[in-house]
Amino acid sequence: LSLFTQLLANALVVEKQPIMLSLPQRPLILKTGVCFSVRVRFLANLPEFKCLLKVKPVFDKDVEEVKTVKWFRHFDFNRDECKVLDVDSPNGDLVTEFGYMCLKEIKGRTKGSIECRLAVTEELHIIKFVTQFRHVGLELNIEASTLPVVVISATTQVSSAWASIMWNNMLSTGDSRNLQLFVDPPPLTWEQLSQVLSWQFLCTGKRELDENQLSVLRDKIVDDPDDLVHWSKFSKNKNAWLWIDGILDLIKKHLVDLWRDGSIMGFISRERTAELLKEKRTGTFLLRFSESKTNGAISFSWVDNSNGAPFVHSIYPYTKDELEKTSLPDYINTYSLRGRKSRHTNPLLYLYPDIPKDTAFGHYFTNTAEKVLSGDGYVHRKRGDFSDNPTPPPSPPREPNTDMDMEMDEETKLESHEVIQELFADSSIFPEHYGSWTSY
Amino acid sequence: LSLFTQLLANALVVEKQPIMLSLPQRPLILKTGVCFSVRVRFLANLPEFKCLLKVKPVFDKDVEEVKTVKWFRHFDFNRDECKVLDVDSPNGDLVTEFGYMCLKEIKGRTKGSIECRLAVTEELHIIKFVTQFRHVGLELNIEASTLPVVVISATTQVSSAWASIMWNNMLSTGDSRNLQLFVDPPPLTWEQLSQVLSWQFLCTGKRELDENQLSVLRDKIVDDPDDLVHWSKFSKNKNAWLWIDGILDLIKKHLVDLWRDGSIMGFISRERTAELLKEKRTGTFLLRFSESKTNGAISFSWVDNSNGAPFVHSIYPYTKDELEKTSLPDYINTYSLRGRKSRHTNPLLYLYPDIPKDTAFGHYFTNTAEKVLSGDGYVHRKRGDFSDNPTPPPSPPREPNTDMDMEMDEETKLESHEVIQELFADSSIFPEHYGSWTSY
DNA sequence: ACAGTTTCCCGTAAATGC
DNA sequence: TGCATTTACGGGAAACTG
Repeated sequence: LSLFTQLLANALVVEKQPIMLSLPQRPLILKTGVCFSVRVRFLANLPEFKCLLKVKPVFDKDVEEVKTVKWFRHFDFNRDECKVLDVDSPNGDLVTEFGYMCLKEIKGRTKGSIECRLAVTEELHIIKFVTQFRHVGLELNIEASTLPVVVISATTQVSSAWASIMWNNMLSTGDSRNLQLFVDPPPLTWEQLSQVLSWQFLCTGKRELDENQLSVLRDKIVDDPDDLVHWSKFSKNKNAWLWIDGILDLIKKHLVDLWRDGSIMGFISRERTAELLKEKRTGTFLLRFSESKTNGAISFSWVDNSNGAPFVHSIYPYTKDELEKTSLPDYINTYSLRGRKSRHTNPLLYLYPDIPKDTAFGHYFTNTAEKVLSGDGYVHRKRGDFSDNPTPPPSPPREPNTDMDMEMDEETKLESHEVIQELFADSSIFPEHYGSWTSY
Repeated sequence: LSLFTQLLANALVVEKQPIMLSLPQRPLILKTGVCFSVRVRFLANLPEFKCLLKVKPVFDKDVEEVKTVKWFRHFDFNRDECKVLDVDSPNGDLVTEFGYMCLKEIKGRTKGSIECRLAVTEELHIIKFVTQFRHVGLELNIEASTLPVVVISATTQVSSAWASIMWNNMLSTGDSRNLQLFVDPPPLTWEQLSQVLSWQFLCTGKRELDENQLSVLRDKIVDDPDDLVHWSKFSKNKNAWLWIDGILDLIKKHLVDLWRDGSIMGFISRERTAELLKEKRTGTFLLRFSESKTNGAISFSWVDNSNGAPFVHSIYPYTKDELEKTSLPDYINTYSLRGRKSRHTNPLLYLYPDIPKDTAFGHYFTNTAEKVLSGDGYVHRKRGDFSDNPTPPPSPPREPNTDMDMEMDEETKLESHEVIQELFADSSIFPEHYGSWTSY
């Protein structure tokens, strides 16, 4: 009998499947007021109990930790109706689906002092599903529990919540579930963490992190001789994870193709960027993530040898909403430097180390083949960011053959009867000239 | 006594003041599930009744029309608590404020056939505030009513709802309130409507519509010999109001300054645009609203005489979200045509009739004075839309002095040792050439 | 005053109803 | 099926709250 009891107690299995939640790869984060759904299956094949087992969801049922740590928030379901296990056609299992589960906070938690309180994204909770099994005088309480979940109230908390989920997953061995994990969170080895980080990039961008990229991240995150990473270093504001997750989101929304292709070096310091590019010919460029913008931004850096010594420039980083309408390949394709007499030249020629731009990005360009006139008679426009030529003025004696500006100088004789206004390299530098031009 | 009753019955006055509603100029539209607030004041100065008069809000109380027209939706308040009139310090009036009123629909209306049913934004409702006045054996029911309101469930309905509010306001004379107005809506004269439309632009953009603009709108809206405008013509999908309101929203969000300055001709047909511009010198341009985009978009048109005959071009219109990050003046300032050898020229010189671009827009430009390097070492970028030169190839014998292309031809000898890639006028036209360039 | 957290609500997308 | 209307909820900002 005792064995049978044990069997049944483990027989109820919970599958979590948040249909309504738009974060399918992040199923362990629940937002108050937003629907999620849970499928519950009875593992023992007992079809004769069809519609006899009533399952009830309970939030944080019997959770010792939550009772002890008084400042944990309390939640309940908006509509908690019980459901009856029914036979699922393909396998004949007893199954039910809670399709519209929704959490609300029950206010009035005991307020702990701020120091001893965890962040809400560090609170781990569970949902249990309980049912009562009755048969020939036997009466058993059966229950199943979800994995730990983090409950948030706004989407801005998703990133922190996911950090908790990852940390918890890496530390939980077998079925030991410590909902107070973050009261005193154990550190991870860089070995463990780097694998998980790489896995995030594989899931989001279909490509793992390479040695060099991991090495850059390691330098940012590990400051411990034993190769350990501490939770506070990894998770707290302004620290590693928020920055990395911003980049993951940037990749997910705008750079999946380029990341998968391996066209994005991404994690590389400014200094190293300059070192690499200075060895290469003019027009070689690479893509790297901004380290200052914490919400995901990407920049391109290129080298220019035309003034004798190599000079490396980096474009002001592109953020998510700038990539919303124009893709990074198109920005690369149409970027230009404005020189004398409004001649525009694109300084980006070879993706590091030496891949012609068109080979690397050609089939992502959308700007090239468009017609000048759209069907409705409007002149079509292309977006092209430009900068005034940032190459510093050559103070050492110039080498005429490699100096682009010199060549241009030779043709800079303005035609006095030109009727279309020229765009000057920098109108604020030549106010008089500019003014006399427009005043006709 | 009868007179006294009458007096008291009119003594309760309702002021509507939707603090929580983000449409301060549109107070007569209520959205389900969104808070609004109402101040109720007792006009008779009877401070001795302080805290004795309990006011209760009732939705569509005693509304004969709503009872008759069975398919009107029913609503109720989410939390309808009564409030007690208290003395307001400055005037000593009896006042109360319902600060968190919120509507929800009561489902289960009688379904009318689609033909006889009004759109939800044509349903007019009222909210009444009732109180019982008791004094020396006298017992009076006093009530006050709001103006008709339209109840919507999504912000996409605001535009249509506002059309109803305007139409109703223009037709309601005195205190006759016909909640069934749109069952058979009377027409308006163009005289009436044009005043209201002009007023909308004054409220939104600080400038009324001028004669020419009104005349264009009139041609679009009035198709009746008697100068009458019919509701269906004005309000129904794809018709006048939705288009105009999209433009009002465009002005509110991005063009208040330019509209107030009178720099936007706006309402002018394509044909008339061409007529006006063809009389002017090359580089004259004007701003007009797109007639095809129904969500508010603006285009600039310019004239080019450089090929002999004047030719008028119009840029593909800019929509609200394109103006989000870059303002129209900046688009105008940096727009360019790409000619041979990647020389860019800005075809926009004079705002019609002859105002130099800088005079009209100069102090709205943000792009000009920016430094090349931003503080953090990044190269700053400017946004500049461009088009490949849309001027048609001159088939009649050219006049050399006015042909810009000819001038450029003279300098189009490519230097074989140039290291920076040229942007060609249209790479898809010269695929071979382009390819050999990039492959080095 | 302030930082962490929640609420509010627009605007879009999806679901629903007729 | 298509259209009108409502619901869902991400995202940004304001409001809340210790």
